[in-house]
Amino acid sequence: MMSKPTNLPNIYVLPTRLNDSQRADIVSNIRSKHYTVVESPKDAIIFIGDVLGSKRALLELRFLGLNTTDATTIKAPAKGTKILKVAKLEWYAKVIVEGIDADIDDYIIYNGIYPAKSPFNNQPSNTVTPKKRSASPPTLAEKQAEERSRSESILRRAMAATHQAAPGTRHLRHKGPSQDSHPSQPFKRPKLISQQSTDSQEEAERVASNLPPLPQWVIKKQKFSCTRSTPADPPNQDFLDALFKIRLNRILISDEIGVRAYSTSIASIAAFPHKITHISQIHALPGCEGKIAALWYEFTHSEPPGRLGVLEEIEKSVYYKTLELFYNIWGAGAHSAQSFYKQGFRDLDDLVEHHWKKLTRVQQIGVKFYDEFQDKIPRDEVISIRDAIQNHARQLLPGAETAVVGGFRRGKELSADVDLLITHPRVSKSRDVEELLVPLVNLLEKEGLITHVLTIHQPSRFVATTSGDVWPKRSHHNFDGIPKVLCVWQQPDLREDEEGDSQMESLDEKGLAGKRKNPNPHRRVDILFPPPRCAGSTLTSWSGATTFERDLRKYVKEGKYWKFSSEGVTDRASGLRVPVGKEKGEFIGLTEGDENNGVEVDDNVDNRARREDGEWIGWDVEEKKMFKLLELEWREPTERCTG
DNA sequence: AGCTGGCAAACA
DNA sequence: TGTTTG
DNA sequence: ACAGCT
Repeated sequence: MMSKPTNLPNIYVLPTRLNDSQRADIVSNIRSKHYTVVESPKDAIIFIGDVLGSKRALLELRFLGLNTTDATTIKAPAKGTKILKVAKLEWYAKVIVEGIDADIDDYIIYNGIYPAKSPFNNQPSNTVTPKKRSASPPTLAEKQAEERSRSESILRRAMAATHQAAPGTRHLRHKGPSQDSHPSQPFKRPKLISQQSTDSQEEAERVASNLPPLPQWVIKKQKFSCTRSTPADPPNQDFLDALFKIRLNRILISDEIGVRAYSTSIASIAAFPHKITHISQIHALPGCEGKIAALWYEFTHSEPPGRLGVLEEIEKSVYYKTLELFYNIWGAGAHSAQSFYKQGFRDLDDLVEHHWKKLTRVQQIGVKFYDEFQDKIPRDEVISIRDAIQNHARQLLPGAETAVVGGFRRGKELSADVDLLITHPRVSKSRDVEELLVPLVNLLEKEGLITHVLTIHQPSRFVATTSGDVWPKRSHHNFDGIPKVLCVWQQPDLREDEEGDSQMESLDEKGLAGKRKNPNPHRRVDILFPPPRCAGSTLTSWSGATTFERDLRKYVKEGKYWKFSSEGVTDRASGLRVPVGKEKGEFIGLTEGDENNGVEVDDNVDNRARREDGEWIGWDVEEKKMFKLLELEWREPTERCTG
């Protein structure tokens, strides 16, 4: 029994990976079974195509000017909303070619809906109705977003068809000499900056000859940001700031591929040691191609310079502003931000009033301390927090050492949070370090320094050790992460008691007399507990900016077929741990020379060699061992600012 | 032209 | 399981 | 929808 053809809505066959005649065959075959196949994507509900996954499907629709979002990302798709479905070509093979009766729903890989018109218009009355807002912004913002992506896709096709020569998007705005694109032609990526004409080529050479020499990593197109120096204050900071904003926008709309692409470009430009004055310099950089070149051209040739059309769109959009607001809640990502927006919420008050019980525990904390978490932490406060934690840690584990990592270690004046490592120089203290986590958290909570525990990561404990081995053998399967706690911190209230009297009177709400409100801001603090053998790997893995760390892992994978992580290095082929120097020795933090000379680490912390800021020099020693093992030139943390 | 993109743990 | 975090 | 690799 065949399914009834009339059951299916209009079908459009996606041209993806099909040539014209293949596609025409498919269309006529489907029609021969009395299904309706339309030639305009706008008229279709079902799309059939050789498409791999939902992400790809979304983009294929976008190329056709259908700007949908994944319906499965929405909590309660309103009844009656138009849902575009993309089905695998396999459905065609089964049902049309083989004549097997199969439900098309089993072949759907993507359900797309248009971004909510206005959440207030199509919400049924049983859902919460947040307080009324000005009616215009959402629809307007949506329209802008949709219109932009539509015009972009038209623009792309126009460029592909006409081989536009002029650099920069402004010149590309008008369509080429009326050669309209062929609808069924597979999409071809346009050359944004194309070959120059003869006279401008001479011009280019003239300018190029006056440019500073390109650094080696550029000439060799070295793609790994961990093999080059990336300072915190790059010469092209202004252009980078623009790219950061575009990347944030890509994060907010969950365009993960775009995010990565911009991250590599950013890392490349951030490492370039000269002010970019010519577009050829962009093209020379690994990870930078036509798109970035076009942006740079627009950025430098705009009036006044430094403007980008895309950014001005983004910055005036209520939609993106709102997503950004929600995204900045600790514990909420892009997905949650979009979800909040779709439900009609527009600010934190909306969430508090209408969505509080639906927020996760950590999101509630994130909302509660929203403003305080946005505030940056000055270096002296970071050091003060470090000292407090270190002192408490040493009460429980004498001889413990700490190191501040993250942005602080890269030299930033202001930090978003505090990332702190705690270990012990004695390898025999491995267990004690890992088991310090819970007691230390308890102690700091008791002291009122940790006000909230966000999450506590306690990797699967030691398998009951039969041997007297210092650390247990773990296969790379249960080779778990470093124990850590992510928490909220508040510096103690050091005010004198007399000042308290006036405060007391205003604080009669809960009858908590005697407890003055601590005026110090709440801070995000992460404490990690690497066992001594992981000191170098954890330090390395928590000191670089994100792209530096990503490239480091890739570099190690490609160069050594090893796996690098904060827990150490493993050989991907054998699954065995690659030892860092003499890890079975009694002490870490000693140079080879020290060990040869029989030097030991003094149990008295006051006798240990320290850097100016009070950190034990053993940390750096361990990190250098790690770089050496990975055959990487060691770089100052301040040169790992890949953004 | 098509495929791939860093990674693992915790929570809901 | 998907989402978020470092 | 961006770039590198095969």
